[in-house]
Order: sequence, then structure tokens, then C-alpha cells
Amino acid sequence: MGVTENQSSAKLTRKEQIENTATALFKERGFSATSMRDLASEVGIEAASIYAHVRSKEELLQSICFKMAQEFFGELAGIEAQPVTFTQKLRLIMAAHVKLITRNVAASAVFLQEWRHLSEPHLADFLQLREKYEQRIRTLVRQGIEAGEFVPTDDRFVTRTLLSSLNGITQWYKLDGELSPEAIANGLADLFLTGLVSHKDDRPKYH
Amino acid sequence: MGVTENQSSAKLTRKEQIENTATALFKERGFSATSMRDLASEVGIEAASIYAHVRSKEELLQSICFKMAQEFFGELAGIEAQPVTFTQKLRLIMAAHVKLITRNVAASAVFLQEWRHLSEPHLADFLQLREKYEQRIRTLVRQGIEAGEFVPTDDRFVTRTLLSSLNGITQWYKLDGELSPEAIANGLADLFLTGLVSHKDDRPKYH
DNA sequence: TACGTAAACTAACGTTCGTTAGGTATGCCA
DNA sequence: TGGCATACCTAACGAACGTTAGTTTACGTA
Repeated sequence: MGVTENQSSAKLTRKEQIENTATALFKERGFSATSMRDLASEVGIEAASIYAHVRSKEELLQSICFKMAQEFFGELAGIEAQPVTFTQKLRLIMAAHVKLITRNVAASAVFLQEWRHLSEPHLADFLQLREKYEQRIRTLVRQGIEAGEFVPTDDRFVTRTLLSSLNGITQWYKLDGELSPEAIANGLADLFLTGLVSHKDDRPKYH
Repeated sequence: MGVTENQSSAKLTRKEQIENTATALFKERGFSATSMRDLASEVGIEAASIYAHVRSKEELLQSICFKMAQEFFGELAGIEAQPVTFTQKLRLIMAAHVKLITRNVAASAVFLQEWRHLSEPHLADFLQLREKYEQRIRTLVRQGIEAGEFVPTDDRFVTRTLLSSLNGITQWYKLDGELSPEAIANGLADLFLTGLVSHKDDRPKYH
């Protein structure tokens, strides 16, 4: 039946139920392909009744996008200031990013994919936030390069690749999956920092 | 069927114009948020006139998705059979993937993001193709691990991460950008194979 | 018991959607 | 020259859209 498992719906307000269900539907079908009647039917009420709790369809999207943006920024601030190597900072950021995404896969997916349906001026605000987030990670990468910790590469390109991998998690992560968020974070960090190629001095021989 | 079948690549048929414009709009606004009237207006005709060239809106999406799927599979076959190391095979696949994406960013983006709006049975067919593609890359990764070329890791996870990075290119690549497809392919391969951390024996010290 | 409020309902609004029907101008070929 | 196909047009269909208005129901409190 339901797209959402509002397991303890007794504890949730109607508004929260609506928001959670909207998040799940927006992720699954996309914002534009989700109608207020779809949403209402999933919640178990009529479409018109939604407007007792929410001003508009787009307000739901705004709420999801900006709430997630705020969460992502929150993680960042605590990490940048720590007195550790850039390698370790990058590990911490990856771990925080993964934790946030896996804790709320649907909201993250909406945040990452459906923001383009925001109308102005929210769209411009949102894009500015995104740009700032990427910039701050890019700065860390650049500093790591300048410090000699990282191989000299294009910091913008590395950052984008890193973020693609992190954000791609929303597309395959399942709560009942075999990989824990911690395992994912470590796997990602190892992959990006030390690479896939085996570094034994004797390289693999083919026979 | 007329004598004047269009062979020239310079001049596009109306149908091709419609398909190209649809691809661009589907990427930019998403399939659901793009109306036939939007598409028609962009092409410079009336919405109803589109149906002289195309059966339905969804046929446009099907055409884009399955054409791209076919192209991706085409690249794969030639690489798997080559008598080179798995490392080199992975490099070749990454290069081919990047080339394909950068050659047609919009179609790739639609292929990667809008497929969920396909209706059955096309959706099931499409998902099967996607699954097969991932599986074949995963097999290469696993073989590389078994051969000792790659560090022992979760091949499924590594493949997903790799594909996320590759597919993420559609989100930031611009034709007039500073990075060439070749540079992107090499950068990606280096990053995934040898990692970000500098491997000089004297590691940077922090105090 | 009466009242106020919140949250649901039914009905409907104006708009937009994908798509079809039917007509018209243009150009090729018998 | 006449006939026919192509490619466009206008008009309109029924359905679905987001949203509003007005009404009913359920319930805690005076």
C-alpha cells in the first residue's frame, strides 16, 4: 500500500505525515509527476484537506530542499575547524555526508534532484547555497594539494567527482542493505584517497 | 517514402529537430514538466503538428532512452574482449563512457534521470538493460580483484561509485568548459585507480 | 449542554494537459 | 493539369491539475 512507512504515525502530526509522504513520493516519481491527489490518497485524506496544513505544493518542496541544505552546512562547519590533516578532514566530511544521506535517503534525493522545480526567488537562493557548499569542499581539496598531502590535480574536478559519488548513494542505498553507513563512508574514503590499484611492490603478473 | 530522403547531416529533418529539442527540454526541465506545447513552441510549430512526426510524448522518451542504452552497450563489447590488464580495461571503459556522455550530454542526462517516466513494458526492459550494464562492469572489477590487480573491496560498491562519478558528468559538463573529454577520462581513471593521496615516501607532517 | 476550533469533507473554479479531428497550403509526379 | 502526399494549421475533446469556497464532523473545554 503505502510508499512511506510511517511506522509510528501515532506520534506524527498530520503535517509531518504529509511532509514525509510528499518526500517519499517526490523522490519516487519526481515533483512534477506527483499530484496533490496522489499525495492526499497516500496520506488517506482528500486533496483539498492538505491545504489545512500546507500552503502549497511548492512549499513542500521548499521545505525539503532548504531543510536538507541546512543540515549539510551544519555538518561542514564543525569539521573545517578541526586541527587535523586535510586527508582526515576529507574523511570526516565524507562520513558526515554519508551519514546524513543514509539517515534520510528520500529527502536527500529530492534535495539533489528536484530543486530545479523551485520557483524564484527560492531557486536562486538554493543554487547559491549549493555553490557555496561545493566551494568549501573544493577549498579543502585545494589546501590538501598545496600542503602536498594530495596529488596535484584539478580541485574543481576532484570535488565534483567526489560529490557525484556521495550523492549517487541516494540512488542505490536501501535501509535493509548489506552495507552500513560507516562501511560506505570508509569504502568511499579508501577508494578516493588510496585508489583501486593494489600497491604491493610486486605488481600483478599475468600468466 | 520519397526520393528526397535526408542524408545531409547539416540539415535536420523536422523529426530530428523535434527529437533534439525534446532531449534538451527533458534534460533541462524534466519529462513531466515539459509539455508538448513547450516543445512545439521551441521548435516553432503548433503542438498538434508534432503528431505528424511522432506518435506520442512518451515515444520521444523511449527513443532517447533506448538509443542511449544501445550506445553504451556498443562501447562495452569491444573493450571486454581485448587482451589487456583489467586496469587498462577499466581505463578504456571510463574513456568510452566519458566520450559518449560528453558527445551527447542532454540525451545522457535524460537516459540517466528520466527513465522512470517510461511506462510498462518499456520500463521493465530498460531496467533490465541497466542492470546488465552494471553487472558487466562489476564483473570486470571483480576479476581485477581476483587477479590481484585491485585492492580487495566490494565490487558492487566500487562499481556503483564509479558509475555515479561517470554519470555525474552530465550535471556539470559544458561544451565550452575548460576540461576536454580526454582530460576528464584520464583524471577520473587516475583518481579511481591511484587515489588522491600523494605517494611520496615522505608524507606531509602536521604539527 | 453549548460553544469554539480544528480538520476533514464535497463541489467546483479556471487552467493546462496530451491528443484527435478536420481543414488548408505546398510541391512532386503521372 | 490533376491528383496525391506531406506538413502544417485551428479547434476542440475529455481528463487531470493546483487550488478555493463553503460545509460538516469530532472533540476538548466552559
